[in-house]
Amino acid sequence: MSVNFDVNYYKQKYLFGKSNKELAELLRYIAYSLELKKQDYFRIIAYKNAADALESYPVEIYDLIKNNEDFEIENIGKIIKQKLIEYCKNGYSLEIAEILSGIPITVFLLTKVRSIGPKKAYRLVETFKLYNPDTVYEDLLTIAQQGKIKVLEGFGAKSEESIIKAIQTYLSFSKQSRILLSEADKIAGAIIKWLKKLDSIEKIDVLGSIRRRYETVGDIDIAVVSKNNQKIIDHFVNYPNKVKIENAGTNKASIILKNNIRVDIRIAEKSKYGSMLQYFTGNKIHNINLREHALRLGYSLSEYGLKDIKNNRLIYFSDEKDLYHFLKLQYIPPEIREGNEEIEKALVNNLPNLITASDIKGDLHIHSNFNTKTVYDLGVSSLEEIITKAINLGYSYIGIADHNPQHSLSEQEVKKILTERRRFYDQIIYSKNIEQFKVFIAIECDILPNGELAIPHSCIEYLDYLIISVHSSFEQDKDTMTKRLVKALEYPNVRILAHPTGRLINKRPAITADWDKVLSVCKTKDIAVEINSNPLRLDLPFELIKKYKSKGVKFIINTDAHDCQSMEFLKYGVDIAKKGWLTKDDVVNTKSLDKIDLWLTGKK
DNA sequence: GCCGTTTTCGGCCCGACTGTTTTCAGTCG
Repeated sequence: MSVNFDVNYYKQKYLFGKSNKELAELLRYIAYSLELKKQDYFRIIAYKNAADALESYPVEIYDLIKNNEDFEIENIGKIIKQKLIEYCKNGYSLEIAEILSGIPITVFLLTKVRSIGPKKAYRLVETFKLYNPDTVYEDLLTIAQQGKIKVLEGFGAKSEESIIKAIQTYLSFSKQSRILLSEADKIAGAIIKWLKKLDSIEKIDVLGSIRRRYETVGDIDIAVVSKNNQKIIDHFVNYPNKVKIENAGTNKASIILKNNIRVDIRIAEKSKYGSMLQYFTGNKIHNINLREHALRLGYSLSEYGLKDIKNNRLIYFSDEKDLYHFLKLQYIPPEIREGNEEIEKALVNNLPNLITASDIKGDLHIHSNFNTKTVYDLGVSSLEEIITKAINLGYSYIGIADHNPQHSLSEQEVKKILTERRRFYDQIIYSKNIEQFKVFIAIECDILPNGELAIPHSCIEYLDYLIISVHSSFEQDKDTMTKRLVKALEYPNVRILAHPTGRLINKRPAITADWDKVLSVCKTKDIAVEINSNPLRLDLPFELIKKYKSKGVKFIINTDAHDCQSMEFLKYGVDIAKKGWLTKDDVVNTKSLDKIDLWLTGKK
């Protein structure tokens, strides 16, 4: 007896949550099911497209549906939308159940394994009666290891071997999520250095999510132009940190590193390098949109170039910019190739002039090693060290924002700490004799669970400005959290709302709040919303940055550095700002010293 | 099933790789 699609079972074990990601997975299962039932090919594509669109949609539609709010997502039409609404509201959809009926759950689970698609999965499940969802991977692994797959028609020794490897990889991979962008940068940098040992490398670039500066990275792709392809491939697969060579052909190869990261290398001819860069930078939706745009102009886009459909002639691009220009588009920087509206805007020459790292004039959220008797970690660098670093980075100003003294201290004790700190710092600043450079003295203050600030009201005047942020009670419901944030923003001298969502990528989810409300208060009070550059935070996330830029909210890019070295992370904040379509004018710490002084303190 | 300033009907993105075949199916990016 097979375990057929049973909504209750799914709800309990596999689709308990209704995040966009999980709903997208459900849509993919529908597509697989239709494929197995030999339904109309384009109907299958429609479900796959809908899944892609939903996965990258920035707002959780379950929340919208719950609140009876409407939503419009490209490639999700009336029919799929209705199914999603029904499924989210009732936890059940008869139509979905009907489409999935007759296909054992284990078929869908096996499609998560590389090299196994719906058809192979179905054959394996039915042949070996793999109906237990809890053990399906281990069961198939055992069967493969017993040599029972290679004797099936259409399979052979090699496919059996690849299934064994793929399941083993899946089982270890599934325990690990995507790595942080900063980690991916390090790994990619080391591999590029290794490859550059060969003098036959003419060009080399990272592709994919690293090139788009996306916050996390699944696998690492590298593009190369070379005088000797075979030499490159041989050298690449000999990379010291690899544990396995996944495949190695004449133009591409893949290795797996010790930490389970997959690295792909692709070699292009110099004349087609631009097309390769474009094609493998993605993201998927951007590429689909671009391909459709090309088709409208009579060209078919591939990784090799544009094929003129009329005369079947392929046009090459060694430079990626030429490819976009040929398609009558402004060059679209990789950071904003996320399938939003970049192609429409590029078509009418209306892309924003994105901010760059050199636009930043100062970092206003740095922790020093002065002991403010806080409950959190102090910074490790002294003010002298921080100033030296800031000047090396070309800044005109910094803001020291140590954590607030612990809440239990008396008003007098807090005043004493703040006064001593200012006196101590003034001496250092005076002795440094730095002209044209200013140190602002601030505090990063906790927003208490009730929305009050963890610093006595009377102490606020001892500071140049106040940064506020949530460091506790992250689990509050949306309404409570919203009121908490709004109340805190009403305090005097608050200039920055730091790491607004509180998320730690791969570790802690974002808080839930009504950002429309919270950020409109920021806008009204001219409070800057921080883009925290710490690679583990990258908070505000870029989807929200883009949304609230259009509503006129102002941002500030800070590092929240607790040591000098970390002040260099600012570039990650700039990357995320670019992904949020920000220009210099959207970001307050691009202002000159005079203007930032006025903005922070209100004093001329 | 989705979508529309050529279309409410009739289109819908493309090619490589792998393995098992001997002309192709399945999978992937």
